[in-house]
Amino acid sequence: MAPSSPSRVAQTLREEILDGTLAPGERLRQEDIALRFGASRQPVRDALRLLEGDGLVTMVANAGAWVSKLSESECYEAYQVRERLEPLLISQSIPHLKPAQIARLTELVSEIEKSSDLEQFLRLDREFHLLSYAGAEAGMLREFVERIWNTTQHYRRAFAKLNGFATSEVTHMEHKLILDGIIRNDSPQVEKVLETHIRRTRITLSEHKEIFN
Amino acid sequence: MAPSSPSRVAQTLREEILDGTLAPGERLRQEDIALRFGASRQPVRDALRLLEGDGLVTMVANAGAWVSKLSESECYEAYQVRERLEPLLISQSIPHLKPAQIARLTELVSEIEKSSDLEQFLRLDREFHLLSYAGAEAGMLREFVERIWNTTQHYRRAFAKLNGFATSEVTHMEHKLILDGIIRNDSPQVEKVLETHIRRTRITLSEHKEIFN
DNA sequence: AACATCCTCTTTGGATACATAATGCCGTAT
DNA sequence: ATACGGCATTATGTATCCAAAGAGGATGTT
Repeated sequence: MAPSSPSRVAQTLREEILDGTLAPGERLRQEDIALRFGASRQPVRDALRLLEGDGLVTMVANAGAWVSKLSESECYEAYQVRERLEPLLISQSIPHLKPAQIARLTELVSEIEKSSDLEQFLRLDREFHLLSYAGAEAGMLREFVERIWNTTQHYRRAFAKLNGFATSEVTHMEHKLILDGIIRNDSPQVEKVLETHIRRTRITLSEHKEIFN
Repeated sequence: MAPSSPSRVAQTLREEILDGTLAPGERLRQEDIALRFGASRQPVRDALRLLEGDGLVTMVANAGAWVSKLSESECYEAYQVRERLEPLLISQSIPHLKPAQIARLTELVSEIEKSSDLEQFLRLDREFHLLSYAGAEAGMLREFVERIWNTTQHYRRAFAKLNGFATSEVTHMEHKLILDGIIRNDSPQVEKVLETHIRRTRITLSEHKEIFN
């Protein structure tokens, strides 16, 4: 049988949290997970600690582990941080993006525009932004940004659902401007548009506090 | 005997990493630590995972754990991130700082100026900056900033040592300007000065690559 | 009938013991 | 003399067992 290592368990759980199978606030019992993976509780504990480090799981001593929950103000803060970090990250990425990656980004912009179902949109939008950062060397900055994307994923989904999946035309415009700036190697433009892109989302999000009930 | 819980072990190790007792690159053997704390290896593993989440320890499967090491470019990046995050954090803190905290900040500015030994300077400077953020609610932003301070602590020490502990007059000026802005509730000024303060340090640091050998 | 208390059961925390993977050393062969 | 390979040692990974803390339910009392 598979020698299920902690990182393997963690990776599977991470994916389930991101795709919504496991909702924020949901309890994670060590024994259940251990049984599921055919392992003992020790590797599971390790996996949970790993996810705790990612901010995806909250552990309380002598109580248990839950999928992390964000309050409205925490989510707002997450977007404020994105606003400051992602322009920096993309400016470090742009000079090192390979032609194949830029081609894929171009594809993604039109795929996003044509996307019909919600999960597809979320997946493509995530791929677009994270791929646009792929040129930056892996470091603390990348780690922080990915962590924010992960911990806020559920709320992006909730927001999109609430909107009846009416993605605004402005969003697509901004994606095109970002792509345009990348192609022309115009970091300052991209930084500005990306900052606006995130700020607009933050403000829109803050008008839908009902997500956090 | 002390019911040494993982967070207790982690806290002690954290302090030892920060005060330089444990140097970057140093190996952390589970058995040794377990013996030292009179515990078994499981709580130690948990503690190491916690510190890994803090970025202070690097673990490799089937190999071991080491005190995290920063390359020159990673350290540079850390300061770029600080430059963007700390002004935001302090602006959220200023409106909620209590008079007693401001009084302590005032004390610290002059204590820093008068500080004679290196460890004292490091401690006071750290207290000044982190206390200036104490008004902000604990969240992701605070966590990120504290993490950066922790992972770069060793390199601040190395840098100060190299300089023969000649703290520049400019540093003290900047601290005074920050304090002045806090007292006058002038967030924009503080943000600007703090950004400059950090950028100046980043540039100075990048002129001493020998620290990273 | 309602509330408080105690008991039980569930779940997590920790320790010991065993399996497994990596490293370093030594011996041999080229 | 050097390089390669196998063996022994060491440290980490996992499983099982036991202890302790917390939650929920039942019972007794007011």
